[in-house]
Amino acid sequence: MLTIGALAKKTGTKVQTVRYYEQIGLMPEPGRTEGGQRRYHTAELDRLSFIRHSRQLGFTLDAIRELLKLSDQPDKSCHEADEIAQRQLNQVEQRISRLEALRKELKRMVKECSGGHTGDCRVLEVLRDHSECLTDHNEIGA
Amino acid sequence: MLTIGALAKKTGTKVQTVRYYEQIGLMPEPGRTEGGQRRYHTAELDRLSFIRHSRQLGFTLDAIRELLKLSDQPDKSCHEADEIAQRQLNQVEQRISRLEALRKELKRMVKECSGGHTGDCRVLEVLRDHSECLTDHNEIGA
DNA sequence: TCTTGAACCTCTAGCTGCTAGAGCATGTAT
DNA sequence: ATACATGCTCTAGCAGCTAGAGGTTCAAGA
Repeated sequence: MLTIGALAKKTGTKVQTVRYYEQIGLMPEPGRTEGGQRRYHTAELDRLSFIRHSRQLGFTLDAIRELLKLSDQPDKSCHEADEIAQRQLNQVEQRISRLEALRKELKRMVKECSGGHTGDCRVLEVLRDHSECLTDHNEIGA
Repeated sequence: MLTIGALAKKTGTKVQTVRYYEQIGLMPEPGRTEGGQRRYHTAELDRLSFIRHSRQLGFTLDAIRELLKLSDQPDKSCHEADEIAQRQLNQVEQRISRLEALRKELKRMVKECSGGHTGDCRVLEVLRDHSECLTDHNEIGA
């Protein structure tokens, strides 16, 4: 029987976050003591570990909800889980290439800066005029 | 004299976003018609372009605030602007390496999945047990 | 058994950076 | 004069938490 604090600690989660997961239905409502405090079993620890690990891998809470559901039906085809992971992989790859374009642009900006006055700072100049950019970077909406 | 709609269009911004920037003090309060509609000059167009371009490069609104301030003082040393850009570059690089660790892990997960039932799906298995991971990925807080 | 104090409880509000919608006013073209 | 696209303000919502106020419970030590 774990308190919420112990559960949080074991999974590297904040106590508030655990309650938040319960609130949005990602974690089940646990049993309570007579005084009204939450007490957790190992099953809930496993579930939270799953959630946290999935978050670390960048899955959204909605995706995690799906994955948890699938995980509870061991006889179902693995196809859906696979697809969710594949989708996540694609997104990660997209974000990487966007960030790489950014990196390139930022590197160039910083490198070209002469270290003089802001009046002729390359950094500010580039920001002022997109046409000076080489790549089609776009982090907004990434 | 541009309407807010024209300004938004020219900079690839949504009208609401322009008003939002004004609200948080990133854009100045523009002149108004007798009826109370905003009208913009070229200076404001330039400023919004600067903001948008900086956003595309991933700068936070706070960083942009700084950059704009510096940009208004052409005699000041370029050092600070440089530093902000360098910081942004570092962040981008950190994010890239985190995402690359993720990609690796996700790729492995997807590849190892046999396509059978969820009961022995590698994807779900890996999510259940972090110790199966090779890398120290962590997207949370990235 | 009593007392302390850390950990728990609920509830509300805030973070970033927008975005959407309701309900109404303005501006411009015909 | 009229239509209607665009403008206005205000409020609320998105993800995924996080922090704080103000109060209660639990477990360990005296």
